[in-house]
Amino acid sequence: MFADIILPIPFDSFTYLVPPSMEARVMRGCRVVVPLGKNKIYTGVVARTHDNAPQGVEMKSVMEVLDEQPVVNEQQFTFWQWIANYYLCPIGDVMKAALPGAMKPKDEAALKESTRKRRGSNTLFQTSNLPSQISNLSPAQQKAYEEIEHSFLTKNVTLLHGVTSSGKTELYIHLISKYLAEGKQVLYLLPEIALTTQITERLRRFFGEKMGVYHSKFTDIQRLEVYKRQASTEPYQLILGVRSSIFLPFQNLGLVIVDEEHEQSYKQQEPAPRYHARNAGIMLAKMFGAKTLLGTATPSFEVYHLAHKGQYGYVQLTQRYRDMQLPTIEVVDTKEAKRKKLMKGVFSPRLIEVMQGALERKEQIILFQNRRGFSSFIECKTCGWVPSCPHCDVTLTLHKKTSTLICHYCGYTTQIPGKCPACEESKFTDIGTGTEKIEEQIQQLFPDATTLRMDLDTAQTRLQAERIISDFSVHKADILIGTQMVTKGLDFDRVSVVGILDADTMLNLPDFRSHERTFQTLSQVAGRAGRNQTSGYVILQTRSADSDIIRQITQGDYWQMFYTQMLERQAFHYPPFQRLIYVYLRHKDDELLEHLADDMADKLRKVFGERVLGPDRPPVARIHSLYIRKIMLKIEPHTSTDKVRQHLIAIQQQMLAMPIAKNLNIYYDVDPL
DNA sequence: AGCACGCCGACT
DNA sequence: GTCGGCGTGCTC
Repeated sequence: MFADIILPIPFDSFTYLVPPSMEARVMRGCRVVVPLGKNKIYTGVVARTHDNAPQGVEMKSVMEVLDEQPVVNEQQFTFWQWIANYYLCPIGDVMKAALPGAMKPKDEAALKESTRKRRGSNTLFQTSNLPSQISNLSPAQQKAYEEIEHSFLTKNVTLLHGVTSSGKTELYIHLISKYLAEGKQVLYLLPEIALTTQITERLRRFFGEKMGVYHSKFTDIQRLEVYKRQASTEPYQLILGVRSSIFLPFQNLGLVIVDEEHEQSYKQQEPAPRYHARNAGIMLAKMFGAKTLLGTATPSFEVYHLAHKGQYGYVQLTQRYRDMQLPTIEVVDTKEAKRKKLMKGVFSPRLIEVMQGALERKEQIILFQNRRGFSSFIECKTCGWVPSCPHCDVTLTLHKKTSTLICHYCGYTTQIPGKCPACEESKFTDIGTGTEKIEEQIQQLFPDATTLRMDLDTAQTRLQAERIISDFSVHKADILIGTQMVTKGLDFDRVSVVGILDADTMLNLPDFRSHERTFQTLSQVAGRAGRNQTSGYVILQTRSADSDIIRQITQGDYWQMFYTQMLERQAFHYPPFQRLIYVYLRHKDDELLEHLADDMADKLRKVFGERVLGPDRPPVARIHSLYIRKIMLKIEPHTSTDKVRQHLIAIQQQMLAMPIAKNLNIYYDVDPL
């Protein structure tokens, strides 16, 4: 007997000989220990047993069977295969993402002794004394709830489009209760950053020990606990988890909730499988005949488009909780202010005035700067030399705290040089509107105000970030300066003013989604102002004050923004009108790579014709000493994914069969962000 | 992805 | 004269 084994390495499967003594125990879905290569040992999962000896390879034997019962069920296998096919990666990559690291036997020995430790997170929780009879929904919420139920009668997926603070979570809680009462399981997906203790505790109050939490920052052991529990006869009925929790075993899934559906972090970027947890979650639900609810205040175009076409259900929630006012957004034209030389650093006179007022009233302020404005670097004062990474085509980022320069792609770290290698002078200047600089300016403008900043230096770990958030929420500082980090579903009662320092850097990114994203981000940021009784005020600084997109943002006019952008998307054949697949080629020799990429693009054009664009050098054209080329493929949405995959794989094999392409690395990003 | 095998510099 | 750098090639 032979067994095809999936191993946690980027290949499909390997065939091993099953010793007669193990034949009864080597079952699909069980883990086995197998040798690989000269002297490596891996834990794999049995995908199939059969009696067709593969030709041309010398087989090795299964060493040990670890499970009496399968730990990967049929539904999971189907799901794994779907991910591998759709996202164009080997199934070994899927296994690596799907099974907690602790599924390896080495770690299993350590398992046993940590039984005490794990009780911290999931097993032990104080069933708090707070009331758990569910509060009533407001009339608006009740209406939306009924519409969702109604929509689920005919649609598998429904979009809940609810403005910030409209009480989506309340609604989810009611819906979850209903499914749990029917004996169904619920998967509640949240973006990494939004899965805070705030939301966990809130749900814990209602669902107590029926709920398991699955976070990527848990240890392998903790995640293994949840995994095992889900595979057991008494699984959690509700899982509150991040992206990777779609890989947990479910038995009778009835509902998948994807909160903040539009969040980019649902898409795994690196490493493979580059899956989208929202879309994969919809597929997972489909496999169970379950329903999916997508919640957001600012839908992604992909989802809104389908809802608009009627493929997804659509439910709106326009009323804010307790009739809170939406914050007023005031646009400040910095081009004008700059021309009149009225800007004090990044602050316009109007922003200063509004901040002053808030500080006098003892209210808090959030200043938002998008990520790009944050990364700072150094430059030689004399010749303009800028230190860059020796392995990647990027500028090194300055970390002042440690006086180091760090590459954000490969982690290369070096000290600030004593003298410039180009001109031997030793004076450097810091470039970039770093948060520190903003902080300095605040100290000059408002000497009595206290500040907190959230950036690469101050929030390197999750713990540090949470600390800043909690400090700010108890008013240990008047002003919080930060990136997107500060915007995610955090409720600060006393924030009355939000300052968006520069909307333009976001809008001008060379990316067809920049308007959609800016709208989403700035709406989120604006929503931080005036969460409680205080009314909110948002100052939006921009140099393009009279542009359509700025008007759409200030008026919160999602539909107009969507409509305008969709015309462009259609004209230029971008999603959601076309599906994108990026084909990446990597090689250490730039010249050879150029040649190979041209060759592959030609081969692709023979099949896909004008749908092939490139190859192009991506913005960061070298990472880890490997040069990169990107070929873009634009596919009509209704093309058979299977056909496309078969062509791509065939061409890839042709490429890799060429002797000169020995060290060529090819991989894909399907539905890239 | 790992991890061994293989051909060129600074150490006893 | 060796130990070891990481370049490249393979894994049923």
